[in-house]
Amino acid sequence: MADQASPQHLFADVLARVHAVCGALATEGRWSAGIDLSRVVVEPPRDPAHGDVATNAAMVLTRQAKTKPRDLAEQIAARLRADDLIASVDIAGPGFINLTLKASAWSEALRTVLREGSSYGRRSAMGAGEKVNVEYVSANPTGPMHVGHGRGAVFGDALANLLIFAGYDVVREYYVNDAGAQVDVLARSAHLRYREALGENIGEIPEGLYPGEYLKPVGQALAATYGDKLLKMPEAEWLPIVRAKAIAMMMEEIEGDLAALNIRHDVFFSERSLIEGGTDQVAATIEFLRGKGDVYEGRLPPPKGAPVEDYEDREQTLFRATAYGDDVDRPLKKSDGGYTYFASDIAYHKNKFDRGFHNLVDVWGADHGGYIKRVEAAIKAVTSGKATLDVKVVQLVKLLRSGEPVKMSKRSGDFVTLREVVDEVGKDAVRFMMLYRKNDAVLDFDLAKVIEQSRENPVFYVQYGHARGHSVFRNAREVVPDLPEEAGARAAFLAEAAVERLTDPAELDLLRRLALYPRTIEAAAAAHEPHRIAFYLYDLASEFHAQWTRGRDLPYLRFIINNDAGMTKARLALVQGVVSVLASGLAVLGVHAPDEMR
RNA sequence: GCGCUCGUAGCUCAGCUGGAUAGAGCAUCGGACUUCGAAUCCGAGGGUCGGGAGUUCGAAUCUCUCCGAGCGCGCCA
Repeated sequence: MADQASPQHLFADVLARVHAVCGALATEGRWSAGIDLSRVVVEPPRDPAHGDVATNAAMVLTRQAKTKPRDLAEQIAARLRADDLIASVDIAGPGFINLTLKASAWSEALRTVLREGSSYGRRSAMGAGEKVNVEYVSANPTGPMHVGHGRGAVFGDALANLLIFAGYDVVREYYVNDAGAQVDVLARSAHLRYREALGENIGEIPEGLYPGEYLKPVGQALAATYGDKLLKMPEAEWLPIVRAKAIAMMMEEIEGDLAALNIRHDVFFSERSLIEGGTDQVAATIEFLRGKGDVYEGRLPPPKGAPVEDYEDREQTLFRATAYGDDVDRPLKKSDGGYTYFASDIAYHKNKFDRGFHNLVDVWGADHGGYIKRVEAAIKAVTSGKATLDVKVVQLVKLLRSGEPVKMSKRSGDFVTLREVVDEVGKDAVRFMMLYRKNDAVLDFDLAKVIEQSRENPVFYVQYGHARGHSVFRNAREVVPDLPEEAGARAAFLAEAAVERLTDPAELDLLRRLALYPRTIEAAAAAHEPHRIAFYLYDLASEFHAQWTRGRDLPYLRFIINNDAGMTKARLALVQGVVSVLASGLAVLGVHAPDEMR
């Protein structure tokens, strides 16, 4: 246990020590057999007066120990007092055990930050190399991406980064919906643009086809490749050709939009590939489920709520979703004999499982929320409960400009695209803002505010913190001339500083905040919530800015002390810790950490 | 009608999977620039955590029930 309690994670270290004490108490025979420590946690108390670390051990173990919380706390405290990391222990309230750590613990924590650099906070043991499939974006290849897609894209990408940092083996995946009726509509729309490119006057785009101008290049490309050959073919012949070309060009555009946000997927999985190329995986999956008794022919009651126009009561092929927690059984085949989207989706998720992924994360738009239960049901059925699926629903984005809604008319096909927004405000602003909100909360995205350089704009505020740290380094060379330029060398140099001299309460707060980073990574990764990193970085930057300004009124608190190179180096070590963690967290979010803001 | 998500300061939102006196920004009011970057900081006021009940040492957090908002509800994806 003591070996695993590496100092790279101070809170994990303390927790291990608390666990050890509780375990020892238990095995000394006073408790009934078996001890469950899973609910014992350590955390920083809200009120600093309560010490550095608090644990609820006595309270959550009171039943197992058959001892009153305060009495149990006394027993645990007595042993913790002997710990060489702990300066003092006291018991408060209903049985909290408050620990004050020795000052050396914080000095050591800072040295750890400096020593590990960009690896600090990495939680390799958490994921332990386990495979995770994160599927995100998966926008239909029928047009350019809008801002809502962008949010899912950024969220999925940051989550993938986060899980990698937490030690998982992550594959970033995009499900290309290239098989349904929508891509046929796309093909017909593109065919129209093709005729237009050949000089025909096509007039108004008919109802039901995609009117957007973005299909014009597809028409031109087809004209350039095929001349008028496609005109002479019947639709059944030209449609697959036009469809393939249109999808390819749309995907190229989408990948370009994603690249502008530094998003790159490892796998683009084609829905069509499930049914083409030899084996029909959808049919195979349906038969697999039929063999388990989870597929049958039957009738469904008519849908409630909004009446369905052309409702027709008929027998159909159904998946027994109700056996796995869904509300109704779900159809797998359409009346025209084709598979439903759901049927393909089951096969797709089974395919992921068969590729060795037992941890699945899907990132969906809010309008797909009603779809979650049936997919969860399907995954249970198809993997016999051996896979976990976490569906992250990303809420919609309200685009504003200085508080006023930006008009979007979808009907004309003329809407604000993701690319336009990225071009206007930059990828860093888009990425950070989309992560500076919980995924299931509606996001107001104000185009004017995100390029503002003020505290109101968290992107700027955090980046400025990083730049400001570098500004200190630049100025510090007058006192510490041999301060290295390169980050790794600088960190190594500063790790030798007398960091014990950092004793100001606000400095210790900063050290505590830095020590919290690995814990924040772990919690955010476990919850699949990258926004926690964004908020952590904001808090860290805030404390750093505050300490900077404090030096204005109280010169002895400045980072650079002209006649004391030793103290300056200690303070620079603190600044380096802050800069390093800001850079690390920003990297997880995929946001650039600039050395200066000018 | 059913399901999912949400409801926290005037506004926009956090709240570390059940912890101690519920936090931040904006807005309001009052302060700090012969400066390591004032692009920043400090302080003040502001709350029945939508209402009610339950679970337990302890609830904004878990359960139930109302109220309100958004999304969805065979053969679209």
